[in-house]
Amino acid sequence: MTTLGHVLLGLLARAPASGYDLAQKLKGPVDFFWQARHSQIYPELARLEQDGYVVVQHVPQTERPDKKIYRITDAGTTVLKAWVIAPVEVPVVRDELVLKAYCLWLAHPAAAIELFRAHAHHHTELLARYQRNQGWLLEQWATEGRRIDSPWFGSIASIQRGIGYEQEYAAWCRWMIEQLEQAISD
Amino acid sequence: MTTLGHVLLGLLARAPASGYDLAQKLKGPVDFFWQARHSQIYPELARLEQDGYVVVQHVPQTERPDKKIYRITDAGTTVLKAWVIAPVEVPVVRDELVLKAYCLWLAHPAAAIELFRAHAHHHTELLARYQRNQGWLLEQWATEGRRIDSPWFGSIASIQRGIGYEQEYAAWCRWMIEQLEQAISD
DNA sequence: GTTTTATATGTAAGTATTGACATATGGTTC
DNA sequence: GAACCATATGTCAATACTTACATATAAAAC
Repeated sequence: MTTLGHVLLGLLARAPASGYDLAQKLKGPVDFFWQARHSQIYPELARLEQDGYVVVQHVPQTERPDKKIYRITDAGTTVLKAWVIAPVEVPVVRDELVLKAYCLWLAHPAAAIELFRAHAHHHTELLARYQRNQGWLLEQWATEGRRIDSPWFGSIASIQRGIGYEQEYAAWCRWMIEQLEQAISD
Repeated sequence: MTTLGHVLLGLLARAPASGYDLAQKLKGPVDFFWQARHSQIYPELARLEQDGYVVVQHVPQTERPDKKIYRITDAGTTVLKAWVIAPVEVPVVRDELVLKAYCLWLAHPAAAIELFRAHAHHHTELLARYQRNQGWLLEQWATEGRRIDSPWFGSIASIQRGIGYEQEYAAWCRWMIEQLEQAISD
């Protein structure tokens, strides 16, 4: 099973959904640390169905194109539960901006600074979005007595990482800008 | 040009090196945010040579297998300098551990906690390594009067990101462990 | 003496992901 | 009336990366 397969099972374990629904959730940074396009999602769903981890229900619609609702099966839940506690490798980080920072000694500081201003802005925006999301998630979780076996806890755990990540990334960008500004003024 | 091509040019802009040397630098987390295997590096070097961005010098050796030393050309330096200040997309983060955290509501806390202890350990170790490296790099940079056009600055900038990243990741793992411990004791 | 390790360079098959192509419905905007 | 957008599902080619295969030298470990 691919990681994307587990991503899809992880989402379907919370609620049934169509391929389109899943693609919407995975298309960008919402509350979650995985991204995928529909072109990868549809074939993966077909594989999950073949393997018996999900079942599909065809839903005809009149005002919109027909859709297919996917539901996780008992077999799917079993493999998902086993996978969650299985050891996992540390992900490889490949960040082109850090690579550019590594090569920054070749550039004019004034030309390079815009690069880091743009990324500082982006990560600050995303941080604010995650923080708003976190506030709402914490409220939802509280209504369920802050149980660790609630899906809300999973969302909070991942958004917590998103907040830390964006905070740190934005701080690094600001540090880079400082260094560059100092070099420009000298 | 691929990103790996720029990685290799970025390294060769500092000093000539063989494919093996480059593979050593890129094989794991040393001072840098890019990883690649020799199986990807050798073909990429051949492409860079074809494009005229590097030249190769065959060096026969008696006590070891012969090697090929690659040097960046003026054309290579030109494209590298242009690339450094060019805008770049925000990298997509795909982290299986965060995904597991998202699905953690499906697992027994006692079974899941080992996962986060292992990763907390790993990121703490890597952080210490980066911090030792940083101390040495800062000394080297100081001897050159902390010039921003020194390669040392590039190394420091990337290690700075590595330190922030590992610090934050380790902190998140510890937060996850806390949550899980609390759930176990309840 | 045999195995292992470091040096040194490659190829080939398979997987993961992206970007483009492809089609169809119905509502909204211009 | 035409163009565009959201919904909805798919395929295909290309790229990026990993894993395994493949070979050769010489020193060091056992």
